[in-house]
Parts: sequence; structure tokens; C-alpha cells
Amino acid sequence: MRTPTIRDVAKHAGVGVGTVSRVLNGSDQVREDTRKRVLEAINALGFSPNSAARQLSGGKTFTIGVVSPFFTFPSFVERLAGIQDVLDGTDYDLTLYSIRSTAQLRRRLGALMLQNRVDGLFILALPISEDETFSANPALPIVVVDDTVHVRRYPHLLIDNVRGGQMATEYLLQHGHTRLGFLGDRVDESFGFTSAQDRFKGFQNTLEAAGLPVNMNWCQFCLHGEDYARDAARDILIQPDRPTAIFAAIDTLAFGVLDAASDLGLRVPEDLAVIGFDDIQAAGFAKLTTVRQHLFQSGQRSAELMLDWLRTGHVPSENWSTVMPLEIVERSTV
Amino acid sequence: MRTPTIRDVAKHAGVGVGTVSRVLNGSDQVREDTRKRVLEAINALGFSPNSAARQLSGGKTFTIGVVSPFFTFPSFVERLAGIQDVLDGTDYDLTLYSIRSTAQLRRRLGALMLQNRVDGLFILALPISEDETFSANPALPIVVVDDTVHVRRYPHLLIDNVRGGQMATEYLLQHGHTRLGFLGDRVDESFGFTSAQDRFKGFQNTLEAAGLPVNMNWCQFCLHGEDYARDAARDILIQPDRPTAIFAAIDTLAFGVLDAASDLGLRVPEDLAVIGFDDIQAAGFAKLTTVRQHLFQSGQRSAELMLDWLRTGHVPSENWSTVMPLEIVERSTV
DNA sequence: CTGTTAGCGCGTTCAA
DNA sequence: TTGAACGCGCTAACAG
Repeated sequence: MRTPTIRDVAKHAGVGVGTVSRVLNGSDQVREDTRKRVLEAINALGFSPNSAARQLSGGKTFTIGVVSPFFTFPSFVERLAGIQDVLDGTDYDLTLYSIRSTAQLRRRLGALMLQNRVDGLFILALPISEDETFSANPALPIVVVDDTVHVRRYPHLLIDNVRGGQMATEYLLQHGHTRLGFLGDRVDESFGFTSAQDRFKGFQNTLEAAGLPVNMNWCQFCLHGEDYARDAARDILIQPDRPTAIFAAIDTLAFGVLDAASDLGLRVPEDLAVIGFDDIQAAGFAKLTTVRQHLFQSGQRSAELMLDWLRTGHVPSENWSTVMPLEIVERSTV
Repeated sequence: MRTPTIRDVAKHAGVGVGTVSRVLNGSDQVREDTRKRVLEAINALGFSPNSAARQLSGGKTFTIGVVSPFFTFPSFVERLAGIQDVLDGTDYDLTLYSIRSTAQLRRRLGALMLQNRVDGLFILALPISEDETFSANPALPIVVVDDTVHVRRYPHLLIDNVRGGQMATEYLLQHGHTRLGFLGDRVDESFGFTSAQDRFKGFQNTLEAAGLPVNMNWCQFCLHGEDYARDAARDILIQPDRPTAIFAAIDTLAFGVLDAASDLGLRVPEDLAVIGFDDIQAAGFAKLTTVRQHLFQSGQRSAELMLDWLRTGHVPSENWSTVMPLEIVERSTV
């Protein structure tokens, strides 16, 4: 037996399909007893409106997409959780689009903009060409999180990476360190991430402001991953003339630094201080001192922006460009 | 200007809509030059088929849902990544349904079974009533991962938790420990997780087989979360008569044990050995010795089962019930 | 090989 | 207040 359609319900209730539709969509233009009769028919038949048909005639899909690289990176997951958290209370489904290359990004976006698969899109930390997306479909709501390129047309949330780099560096200086190293990531360049670069800039600025030299032998940019970080950190630390503190631009890299320190028999923080960036959950496990960015909250905020846009039908003017706060979390590696 | 439809393309190319549909769907029943003409029209107009319409007429949604609790838990994320990894090469989208309570689970599944929003469903570690789902829609492909209830109607992947508990315990015994503690989780009971219980069973069995007593003062079941685990572990460890090793049934709990040990000035593994379960990525960071279950791979395998089902149209008979392997990962906490 | 036509299930007129 | 009819954009079946 086929799954029942609105027509079956209408027949069963002895009314027209229009009436059933009205009941379904909560119109008040239906007499109470008619409504009841329809509701009963719906129940009796176990009817549930077909989503595709609804989409087709209504023009809405009730799904929102998240376009994100490396969605398994803790920082992305935590943001995703924030998004999910607020969408959970709505009718919107969340669909994941994982991106591995800029070519894939372009293809994906191109298709998504036109196919009407989603009512809106979150774009996480990816270099979109907003002119392209906008001209492809100016009506599609997009919220950009952690923009790697400067975005003008879409509301977006971001952090001040340079400032974050400063904070970490200043914290190290305050703790008496003057010999500072840096470890950043060099993700598959194509994505053009600049966050590590910016944090490094903050690092440099602060040292210079303090009249300290930036020793490039103590600075490395490695591939993303704990093992790479461990090797890179090792290279820094085996030098006879080594730094007493390292700022790792990402928590996962900081773990690599901790590994290397342990490999070399260096005590943390006595022999080597380490500060990370992000404050992912694992940072708590490892008692890593780090710069916290509020990942979960940024997910929530961006979802609220999206819902606003979807509800009102026009892009939110408030919080157009939100800079999320940063703060030092003191644990035991500095 | 409206987004172009298949009809516009047909007109532009001077052919019928049927022909356009055929080239869209890669039928070989089209002369080469006609195909080329259509393709050109498609390009010229920037046409892309509307997904809802395609769903409605074709009866397929090209999206697969993942129904999962706590999707931010590392173990779920890693499995999800495995699923995503194989789906990425296909036309299927992945939609996330996060579940917080059994009531929500029932509602969600009820709707999902009927609304035709998805072509298939992964159900992760959730106690479904397969009679209900099956009678609601016997045709919907479902793959169950980590079933908490015994599943008969659907293909499923699981691990042998009792065996895993044995392995961990034996490993501890082999390393000379005879005073063993246990820490498991007691998740919001409603979900009826039994994995910690089963691992505990393995723990008990092994001790008994070795002629060792199970000291219940050394065994605790706490809420899920590092902080709870830390407190629980502390309670175990402050006893004058404390165990020399603890088996934590989940890696995240093991981190709590490590915290507690560190709080109490106990050296690991000299004063206290700790072994976890899962081998999530953070376990590497923390150098936690643990029982590895292949989370990513189990995601991949389940996705392959799903695709098989979707492609052939009938439930896969091979690997109907797959027991994933377990292994000890030796690091430095035992 | 290709054009035409009939649904797919629902929302939305437009009359009644 | 309600029923009937049309259209959303596409696929599939059927002629030609």
C-alpha cells in the first residue's frame, strides 16, 4: 500500500484537498469540526506530508547547508555543535558539505546556489568568491564564519587573529619569558588560510614592541597534524640555543609541541612553556594554557543570524560583522 | 529573471524536454550532436536541475540521514567522518539529526520514515524499535551502527564490548597489576547504553578467571564528562587502600582519571596505570594506552553497506552483522 | 533517436 | 468556509 497522500486524506475526511492543506498549515479559515475531521483522517491514515512536493510547490526546502573543510577538526565540530544547537529547535535540517579542495568548493557552491537544495548556507573558514556566489543567486542567505577573505556582502563572524597572537605573546612575556618560539600551520595552501599568519603577525608585533628580536630559527610552519607539529617542534627544541616558550597557533599543534618536549625530557612549564590557541575540548584534557575563542557560541550566533534572515526575508542589519571575543585560559603549561 | 527550467533549455536548444532530461541523466539514447546542442544550451542558461522536482518525480531524495546522540562526542565525530568519507564520492548528501532524548528519537524517526526526506538512515548507538520503524516503512534502508538493542531486521556493525573489557583487563594483569579499578559512564539512562556495562562484565569475568576479587569500592559509574570522571576517580583514589590500575570504559573518562591522578600527585604509570577505550584522537595527544575500536572504518563500512543497499535495491546479505575488531594500543599510561 | 504527455504531492488561487 | 483546478520542474512511458 502506497504512503497516503493529501488526496487520500481528503477523501477519507470527505473534504477537498484544499481544506486538508489548510489544516496542515494551520490556517484559521477552517471550521473547528471540519478541522477535527481532517485531523482524524490524518491520524487514521498515518499521513505525513511529502517533503519534496512541499518543497516544489512552496519553494522552500527547510534545509540549511554547512560548507566546511575538515569538519572533523575539533574547532569545526564545536562550531557545528553550536549551529546544530539552535537549529535543533526549528524546522530546519542541517546538511553537511565537506570540502577538500578549492576546486571542489567552487563546484559545490555553484551547484548549491542553483539547485535549490538549501534555503541557506553557512560557510566556515573557506575562501569564497562572494561576487560569484552573489551573482549566481543573490537571494540565497549565506552566513560566513571565520572568513579567510574579506567579506562585504554577507553577514559574518570572525575573531581578531592578530590580537589573539598579541595576547598569547604578552602572556608569555608577563611570565618572564624573553626567548619565544612560534609554531603555525601551513594547511594545503589552496584554502588560503591566513589565521596562522595573522597570529604570527601579532606575535611579531608584540615582540618588537617589547624590544625583543624575532628569532626565525624558533619559528616554524608545519603541516596540520600532531605528528608534523611534533617534528617541527623537535627541530626547534634540539637547537642548543632554544626558546623557553612556544606559542602554537592552534591547540592541536600545541599538543605536538608537548609531545616533543616530553620526547626530549623537557619539563613543562619549567623547561618549556607552551600556549595554544582555540581552547578545544582536548585542551582541557591536556591542561593546555591557551587562547580561547568561543567556538560553540560563534556557531550559535551565526545560526541566529541565519534564522533571522530566513524569517524576515532580508539580510540582518544588526551584527552584520561580529568580532568574537578572545580570552586567555590559564592552565598548567605556562 | 527566474532560474531557468528544463523547458527553457529545451526551447533554447530547439528540442523537447524529454531529450534534455535524457542528456541530464546520461542516457545513451541521444545523438551526439543533439547532446552537444543541449549541453550548450544548459551552459548558456546556467541551468541546473531543481532538486525538489527531481525528488518528486523520481521518488529519490539523494540524501541520507544520520541519526545520532551527542554528535560532538569524539567517537561519533570520527565515525561520522568515515561515513562522510565514502559518501563524498557519491551523489548523496548527508543530513544530521541530533537526538537528545528517546522521546525526540521516536518523533524524529516517525517523521523521517514517512516524509520521504531521506533515501536511507544511519542510526548510531540509539535504541530504536525496529518493529516500529519497519512497519512504518519497510522499504527504507537503515544501517545500524553500535546497536544498543539487538537488531535483526537491519544490517548492523558493532564491537564486542565484553571482549574489549577482557582485553583491557588482561593487559593490566599482564603488566603485573592485581588491584584493579573500573570507571564507566552512566549516560542519561533513557538511551539504554549498555556498552559500559558490557565492558564492565568483561572486566569482572577476567578478574574472576584470574582468581582475583572485584572490589566494588574501586568501581564507579559516573555521568559522562571529564569533570565527573575526575571526581569519581578521585573518590576511588583517595581511599587509603587504592587500586594500582584503573580501566576507564571510555577514553574521555580516562582523561578524567589522569586529571585526578595528577591532582593527587600520583605518577602515571608508576603509581597508577590507566587504560581507556575507543582510541579517539585525543588519546594520542594524551599518550593514553587504550583499546582501539576502528571508529572511522566502521563509519566507512556502514556507508558501504548503505550504498550497496541503495544501488541494488535490496538489503545486502553479506556482512549483515559485522563485528569490528579491537586491539590494544600501547602508549604510556600503563 | 526524439517530441509529447501524464503524473509525482502539495500549495494556492478562484469560484461557489 | 470550502471544493476544484492549476502549476511547481522533472522523469518516464509512449508514440512517432
